[in-house]
Amino acid sequence: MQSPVANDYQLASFTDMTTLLDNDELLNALRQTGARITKPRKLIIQILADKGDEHPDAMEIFRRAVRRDSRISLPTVYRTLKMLEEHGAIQKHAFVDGRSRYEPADGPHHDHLIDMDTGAVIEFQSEKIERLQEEIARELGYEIVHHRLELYGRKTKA
Amino acid sequence: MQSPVANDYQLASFTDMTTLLDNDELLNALRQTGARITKPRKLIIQILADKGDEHPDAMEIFRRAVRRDSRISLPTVYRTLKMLEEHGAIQKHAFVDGRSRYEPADGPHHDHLIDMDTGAVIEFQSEKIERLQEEIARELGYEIVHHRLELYGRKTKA
DNA sequence: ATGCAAATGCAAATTATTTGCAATAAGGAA
DNA sequence: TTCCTTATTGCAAATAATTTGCATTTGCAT
Ligand SMILES: [Mn+2]
Ligand SMILES: [Mn+2]
Ligand SMILES: [Zn+2]
Ligand SMILES: [Zn+2]
Repeated sequence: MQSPVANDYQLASFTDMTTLLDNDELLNALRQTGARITKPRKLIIQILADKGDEHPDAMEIFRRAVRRDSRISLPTVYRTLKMLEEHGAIQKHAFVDGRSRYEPADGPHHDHLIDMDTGAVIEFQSEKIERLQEEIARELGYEIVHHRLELYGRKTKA
Repeated sequence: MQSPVANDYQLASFTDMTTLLDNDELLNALRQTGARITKPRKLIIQILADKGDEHPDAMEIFRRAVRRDSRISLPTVYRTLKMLEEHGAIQKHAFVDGRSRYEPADGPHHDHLIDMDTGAVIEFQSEKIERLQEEIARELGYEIVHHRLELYGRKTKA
C-alpha cells in the first residue's frame, strides 16, 4: 500500500486551529481597515470558523445564521462574504454545480477532489503539481496569479 | 532557453483539422441519433469549426450566427450547444469570468492558462500533471471522471 | 448621550441560461 | 412532389445566484 517513494501529495488536514478565524485576530484586523464589527458580521465569521461540513455556500451560511439570529438577511451574507474575501480572510470556490462555496483562508494552499455521487469535497495538496504549474506558466512567459485545480470522481468500487 | 530535460508539457497546437467538425462526420452522426439537421444547427456547427479566436461564449456564437442568418435566436444557440455537448462533439468550460465558453472536442485533452490582462486563452498539456492527478485520486480511493485545471496569470514583464 | 457615516433589510435589478408554447420546417411516407 | 408527423424554432417569460438602491438602523468616536 505504501509506494516506494515518499508520497508527493498529502491529505490537507492541518493542525486544528478551529477558533483561529473568529478570535479577535480577524476582528481587530477588520476594525483596523475602518470596518464596523456588527452583529451579522460576527455571526458569519463564527459560522465560517466552525469547521462543520466544509465549503458551505452562501445560502447554507445564511440558513445557519438565521438559526442564531432570524433578523439577518441574505444580501448581508453576500456582502460580508465579499468583504472577507477581499480582506483575504476567506476563499471563494466555484465548483461545477453553480453556487460559490466558501472556506477560511488560514492553512496552506490545497486543491479539491469532488465526489460526484455525494458532493463531498476532499482536500489535497501536491507540491509536484504546484511546481509543474509554475514551470509551465514560466515557459509560456507567464506568472501565475492564482489557479484552479479540481478533480471530479467517484469512489473506486471494491 | 531550452531546458536540460525534455519538456513535459507542450503547446496544444494540433494538426489543423479545421473542417473536421463540420464535415458530414458529425452531421451524419447526429442524424443517426434521430436529430434533425436544421439550418441553425448547421450554422452553429460551422461557426464552432471555424477556428477563429478560440473558446467563444454563447453570446459570441450568437453574434456570429446572426451575421449569416439574422433569424436565429439565442435560445436555439444554447439548445444546440447543449445538444452538441451531450453528443460529445464540443466541450463547455466555465472560467472565472462567469459565462461558459465552448470549443470543439476533437484533438487531445489539454488545460488552459488565462491571460488576466487580455483574456487570451492559452492551451497546454502536461502528461506529468495528468499522471499525478490520477495517482492522487487513486490513493484517495477515487477514479477521476473529469477535471479542471486553469492557470490565471500575467505575462512576465521584461 | 449625540451625531454621522457605515451597514442593514427589503424589494427590485442583473446576468447567464432555461423553459413553455404556438408556429414552422425537416424528412420519411405516399 | 405533396403530405404528415413531430422535432425544432423564436419569442416571451421564468429561473437561479448574486448584486444593488434606498430608507432605516446601528456601531462607535466624540
Ligand atoms: Mn478547501
Ligand atoms: Mn481549449
Ligand atoms: Zn493548487
Ligand atoms: Zn488536464
